[in-house]
Amino acid sequence: MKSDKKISTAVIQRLPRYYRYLGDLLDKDITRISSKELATRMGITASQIRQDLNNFGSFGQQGYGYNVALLYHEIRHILGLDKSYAMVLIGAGNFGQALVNYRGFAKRGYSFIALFDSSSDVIGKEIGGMSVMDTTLLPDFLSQNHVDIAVIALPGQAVGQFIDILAKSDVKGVWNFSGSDLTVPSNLTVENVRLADSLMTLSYKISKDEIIQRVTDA
Amino acid sequence: MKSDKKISTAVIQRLPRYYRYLGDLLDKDITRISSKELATRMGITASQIRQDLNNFGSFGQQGYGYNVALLYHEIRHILGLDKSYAMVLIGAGNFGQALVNYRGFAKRGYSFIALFDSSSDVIGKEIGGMSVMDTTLLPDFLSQNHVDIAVIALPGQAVGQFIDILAKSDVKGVWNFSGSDLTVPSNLTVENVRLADSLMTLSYKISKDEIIQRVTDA
DNA sequence: TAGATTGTTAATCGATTAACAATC
DNA sequence: TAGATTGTTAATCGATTAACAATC
Repeated sequence: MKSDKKISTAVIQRLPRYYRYLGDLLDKDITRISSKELATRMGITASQIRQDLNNFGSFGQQGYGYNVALLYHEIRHILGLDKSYAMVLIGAGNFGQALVNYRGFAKRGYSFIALFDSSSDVIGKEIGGMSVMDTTLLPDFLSQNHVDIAVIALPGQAVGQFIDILAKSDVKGVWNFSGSDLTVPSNLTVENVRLADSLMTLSYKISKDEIIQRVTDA
Repeated sequence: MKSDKKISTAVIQRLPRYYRYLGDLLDKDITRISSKELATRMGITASQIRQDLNNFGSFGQQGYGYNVALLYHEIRHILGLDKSYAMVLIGAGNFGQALVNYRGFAKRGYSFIALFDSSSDVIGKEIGGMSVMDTTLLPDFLSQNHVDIAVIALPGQAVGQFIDILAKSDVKGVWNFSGSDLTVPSNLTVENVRLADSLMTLSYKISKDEIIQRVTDA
């Protein structure tokens, strides 16, 4: 890491995309790539790529470009993907179950080690080889097991109580699927996934397009 | 709508959040709100709220502020939420099934009218009162039914073929859950949901926090 | 060496914030 | 009217793009 200067969220959010493209290049046995060529493939500017990467270090070589494997592993490291993460699921409804059953996360080092729900409908149910536990057991579980990330897949409202419990444990990250805004103490980091917002953004764009089309047609 | 000037994505992505907060205010029977008060609640600046809204019109009143119900309905309209949308699901795995079973979307006017999958494991299965159809039936279905949005919940790769089919129909929007970047013709609009990217962003922040903590501890 | 391409500084562009006249 | 708060213009800040010297 270059220095302690704050990296903007814009940059951070582009890192997974670089990582994905570099992974694809690796799969195609492409060993070197210039910022210009990568920029073309990604539909961004070469300047942006070089600026983004130089937040973290100098990974290229003048006159040559970047070594794909090297850069891939650097970004992998920057993103913290060379570690593994233990996760618990809070809210084992349809959505939570889908997350547990999705193999892609485990492949990247994220593994669910326990599932919790408050509803007797799902407590005791087997999902992904685990039995769903009562949320009343969560504090005990967290005190006896190391957990890095809590995945909250509850529909809205009653999320606050769990934040209190998590804040008292060694959980560091919360992946929040409950549409509401979570305020968390400073020892927790939240990443929000707002599916409803995303869908509304899509309908905005669709409605807008229709208007433009109408104007263009006229 | 004020004029045809391009609205930045930054603004568009804040609209659902305004909508959510205004909905909460309505539920609490709060009838008026100033940009300052709303800004405090949302943790942003009053200037930003006023600038954002003025992209679309003048909805407030000097010395008074904004009428909550009025502004709520204006944003609802801007987002296109006063219309209803017919959706089809392509990829009825765990994840797709969870989306179909989630009641929140229907509540906002988004309804699945058909489900498709290529795997004989799920074709014919009943989900949310619908029977999953073979994807080979998709072109016919689209030519005989009006569909606004296609929700793609396939794991990666084989998405391209469906884009071709959708582009030939009257589908306008694609809500894309397949981690890969979709290139679509101009008559389609894509909204990408990249869950894996979101999780990687979270682990970046967690790893970063640990480093800071270490530095602070020292 | 000559050509290519980086790392980095400088210029531009756009988005956010501040300020304030207009006005309810 | 006096106070409050908008709509909007101007100032600031930050992010993106362009340019180029350094160097492989």
